[in-house]
Amino acid sequence: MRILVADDHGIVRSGIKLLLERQSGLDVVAEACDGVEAVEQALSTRPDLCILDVGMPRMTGLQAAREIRSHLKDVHVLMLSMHDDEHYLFEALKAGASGYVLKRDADLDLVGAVTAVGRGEAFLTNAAEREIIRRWMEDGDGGPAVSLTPREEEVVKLIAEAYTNAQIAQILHLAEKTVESHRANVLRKLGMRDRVELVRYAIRRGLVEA
Amino acid sequence: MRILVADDHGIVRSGIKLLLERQSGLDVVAEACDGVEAVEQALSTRPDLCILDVGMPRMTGLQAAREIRSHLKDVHVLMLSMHDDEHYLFEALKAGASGYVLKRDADLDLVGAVTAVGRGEAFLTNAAEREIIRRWMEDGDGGPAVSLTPREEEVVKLIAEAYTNAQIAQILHLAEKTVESHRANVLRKLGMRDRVELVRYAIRRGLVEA
DNA sequence: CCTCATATGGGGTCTTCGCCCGATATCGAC
DNA sequence: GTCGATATCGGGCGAAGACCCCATATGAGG
Repeated sequence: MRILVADDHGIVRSGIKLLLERQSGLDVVAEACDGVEAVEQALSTRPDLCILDVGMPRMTGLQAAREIRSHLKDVHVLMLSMHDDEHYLFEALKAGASGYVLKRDADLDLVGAVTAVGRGEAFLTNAAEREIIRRWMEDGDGGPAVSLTPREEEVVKLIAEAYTNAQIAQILHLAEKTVESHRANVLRKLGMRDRVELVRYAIRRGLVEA
Repeated sequence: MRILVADDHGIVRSGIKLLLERQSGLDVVAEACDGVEAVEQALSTRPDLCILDVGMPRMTGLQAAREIRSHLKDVHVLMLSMHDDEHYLFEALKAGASGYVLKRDADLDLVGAVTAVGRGEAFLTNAAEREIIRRWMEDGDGGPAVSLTPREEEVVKLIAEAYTNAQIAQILHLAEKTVESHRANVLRKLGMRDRVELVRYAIRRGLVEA
């Protein structure tokens, strides 16, 4: 199988390359250190499989996947992610990826994922994610990212700005209980446990700055 | 040379390992996927060199470097960073690292860095950084803002990772009361009021990621 | 010696969180 | 039009966690 590897970290490219080339039948025929290069390389070398990092400069792996798949229908894409975040999982599948592997687990999963995707199967990092996928497919609404209501976002933002529930209630002219309700709903939606996790979520989402 | 590799991404560990072991005389004798494990492994296996990622869960590479260097004076530390950020460079050197390599360049630089550090030389990713270093050494003004003790930093990091005081106490083998003390001291030093503010501080300082 | 980092307590209050419950209002689907 | 889902709003209660002010003790280092 002829493979393209794209990641902005040289060490990761080398690691993947060495890992794959220990298997016979797997050949890394092109490397790229960002999405733009990945697309160029893919069009010129016509690999069977593209392994793309989600987070690359200039053009992300997601954008690159869309671009590549739109030109080369028979190319498989395996997405690599640093994040445990399933957000990118959905994005990756929408972008046409057949597989999704976390870098954390990549040393164990990668060869399996590559051969699975090579056989035309889908590969996801673990069973839990398959489950998420299944539910997502059933819904079909295409809402991968849990969406918060405007009110909920307001509350999250204020929480991340270190206001107490009481202060938030004052600011938004609500009962403290209502604020607690919104917070509880958000925690449930996002599968989080406390305000600390919410802060990091809010920063990630750009609701507040660090 | 006996080497310890610590990084939370399996693929990076594998890459480094494969890369180094192509050279004769370089042996990866231990791996760790976070700072706590790195310290434990370092103390038990006594490697000649520790290659530490700056951004790891539970305990960062910086904290681990301090910890390791305080116990094992003759161990060299080579710091790996994802960020182009020179902020961590200074922190790394203060923590006792002899070398600093960006993951982006790691496939090219790593072996050179390892042998350089093994010879007792310092290795920095590029000349520009040497220059920065020189100026930094000249300035020597030391602490610009409030500085936290190593212990306090550990606690802050864990708080920002959404651990409860009780969990932090377990992880660091302390009484919950002690954790509370450290947290309270940090809050006083920084003029903050609760953990939510600490999270943003920790993210700003690069102790954790959002 | 005195300071500072570290570690540990006792006492207490306040906030947060989980889980139960209810009420409107809107909106899209049947 | 009716039904169900969802958003918004409100409440009580209890447990757990976070936070505050106090004090103590050891050990390293200037």
